[in-house]
Parts: sequence; structure tokens; C-alpha cells
Amino acid sequence: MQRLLDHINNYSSLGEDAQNALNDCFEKITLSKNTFLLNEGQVCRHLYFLEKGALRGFYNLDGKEITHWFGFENDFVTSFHSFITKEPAVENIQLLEGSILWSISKETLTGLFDQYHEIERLMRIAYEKYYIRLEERFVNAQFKTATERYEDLLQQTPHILERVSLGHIASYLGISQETLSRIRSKL
Amino acid sequence: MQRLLDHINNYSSLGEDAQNALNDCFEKITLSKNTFLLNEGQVCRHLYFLEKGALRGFYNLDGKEITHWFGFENDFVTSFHSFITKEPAVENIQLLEGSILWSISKETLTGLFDQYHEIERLMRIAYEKYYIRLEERFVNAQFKTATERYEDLLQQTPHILERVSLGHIASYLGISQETLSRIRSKL
DNA sequence: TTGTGTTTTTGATGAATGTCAAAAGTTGAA
DNA sequence: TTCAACTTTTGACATTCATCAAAAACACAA
Repeated sequence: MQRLLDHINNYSSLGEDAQNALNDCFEKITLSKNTFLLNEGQVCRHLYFLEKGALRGFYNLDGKEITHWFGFENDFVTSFHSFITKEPAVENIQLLEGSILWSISKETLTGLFDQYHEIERLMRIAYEKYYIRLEERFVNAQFKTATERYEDLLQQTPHILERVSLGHIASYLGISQETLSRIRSKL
Repeated sequence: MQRLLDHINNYSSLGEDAQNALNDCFEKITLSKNTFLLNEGQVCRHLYFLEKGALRGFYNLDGKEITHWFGFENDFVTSFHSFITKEPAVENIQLLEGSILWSISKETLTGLFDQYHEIERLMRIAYEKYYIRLEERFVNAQFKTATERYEDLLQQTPHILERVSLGHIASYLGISQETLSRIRSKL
């Protein structure tokens, strides 16, 4: 839990009351590798903080699994579309390693927003960060070649390569596994 | 201004005080076609609401202009990365039509957040909406073919086609103008 | 150490899309 | 109405990447 609070204080520092409230409202979850945190079709009612471990979000397209994001230590994780709209998720969230997570329900979080302006501020700032992170990925996806995307990954988030299989990374980069293998052999 | 307030109340309804504060803090701007609202290299210190008109965000890559987003009526517009981080923008924002905008500086907005919890909430909710909208575009960019992306555009935002030149739309879809022209001739 | 299941690489081929160049179409000012 | 500038389409060809199939490498339990 301290890790979550430390991480949050990087975003926007919280008063003691708010920190205590968060402490009371997050619930610890320990899950083993390959477990599903969410199955497609379910409404994702929780926001998670990943203290330790790794997971992926993926959906099924023409019988293939498309991994479109990964989560690692210090990431907030949810199926954002489902969490925000309360519609059933189109994606699955699956553990890639045994992990420790902290969970809070949407209702509880909304209650905290009402009580603590500073917690809502925190969330506003978190969305800002996640927004620009996504924007960068979007621009890369649409306007860079497969090789450039792989080189960017090497530079910016090399830890992903060490913890995730090539097949998952290929679909994360939006290319086939064979193409990724060939790109790697040429660098 | 009423249009801005009406739009905002769709997101999250505001008390009278907060509405009046917004009224006082937004400034009206009228700009003619082709004007630049922002040039790359500048820090984007303002958030804009587009009451009437159209504009595009684009950046230069290998001597080509890449249009990566459009703004139309009722859109909040800024160079998000620059606005959030205060770093120089990599993109330009240019008017596609004569437009009416409402502008607020980051400092003023931050002041409103401090004073009015409900305005910060509004922003949190706005980011949620913009986040899932971007997420959808990202998935389309990475995992759909050019033809599918064009068909989605036809279905979901056909108004774009009526107001923007093909060259801009092609780069928005991440394809060459020639390919877009061929896709259209085949449908 | 062996064997089995999984992941990664390699090869051959085809489809989708980009690039360059030129033609055709459109628009708006004089 | 005409002309010049700009936008869109068409054609020929090159490049990138996906797909399918098979081989190689790796992981790890028996």
C-alpha cells in the first residue's frame, strides 16, 4: 500500500485525511500467472493499481488475440472504456506474472471524489498523463513504420522486452510475429 | 458563450457561481480561415472551445504535413501534450474555416480548479471522454485496414468528409491521398 | 538426459499500400 | 467566361508487411 501512496504523491501530494481514506478504500489482491482479471463481456467496475507483476489487455479479432497494452509496476489498470461508460468490456485482462494489485470500485472512488477535492484532482492529473501517453502511442501507430516502432520500444520501454513474449509484443506493435523476428535479426 | 455553458452542462451540471466564473474567464476569439492558432515550437498555454468552425492539428514529417486530428463545433481544442507538460508543441493548429473560439489560459483554468471543485470535476470527466475517444482511434489505427478506417469514418463522422479536403483526410486516416482516392472509387 | 510443448526463426509468396508522374476535374478571381 | 491555382484521380512500379508452412531453438518436467 505504501507503494501506491508514494506513487500517488508523485502526481499530486495529498493531505493526511485523503491518504487515510485511500488506505481504507483500496483492497489488496494477489493473483497468479495467467489468471483473468477481466473477461470480455463483463463490465469492468474496478480500477486497479499494479504494485508488482505484469499483465496485458487483449481482445479477439478473427480468431487472433490482439494484445493492445501491457501493465507493469506502478500502473493504474482497468478497461477504461468499460470502467468509464459502464458498458461491457470488449477486452480481456490477463496476468502475465504472479502479481500484487490494489483494487477500488468505481462507486467507492466516486464517493472519494465527492469527499475529497484533492482525490478528484489526482484523478484529473492521472488522466492527463495517461492521455498524452496514449496520444504518443497513437501517433506512432499511425505514422511510423514497424521498424521505427520497434526501435522506439527498445529505447523507451526496453523492460517490456525482457518480460513479455515476442508474440505479444508483435501484436502490441501492430505487426506479425514473423515481421518482428525479421526486424530484430536485422538490427 | 451560452453554447459553451450548454455543452459543459452535458458533461456535469454546474452551480451558478461556477458558471459565472467560467463566463468571466473565457475570452472570445474570432479567426479567419488558414490562420494558425498555434505554431510548432511554441508552448500552448491555452485551452480553446470551438463554438463555430473547423480546424486541424498537424505536424511536419519528412517535409510532409501529417494531419492527425480535426476540431469542430463543441470540441475542446489544444495541443494537449504541450498544454499539459508546458513543453514546446510539436504540432501546428490551423483554422480550416473562419471560426469562433473561446479561450482560457492554463493559469486561469488552474485557478478555477482551486476555487471550484465542480470545475475540476468537469475537467476530469472531459478527460475521460477524450481518453476513450482517443483509445478507439488508436485501436482503429493499429489494427484495421485503410478501407475499414475509411468506412468507419463514413459511418461515424461523415460530417468530416463534407468539410475537409481529401488530402487532409488521407493523412488523418494514416494513408496516402492516392490510396484514399482508390478506396473511394471502389465503394 | 530425453522428450514434449512452446516460442522464435527462416523461406516463399501474395496482398496492401506507398511513391512518382501525369491527367482530369474543380474553384474562384479577374 | 477564361485562366491559374489547387484538388482529385489514374497509371506504373516499388516496397512493406502478412500469411502459410516448416525448421530451429528453447524451456522444463519426467
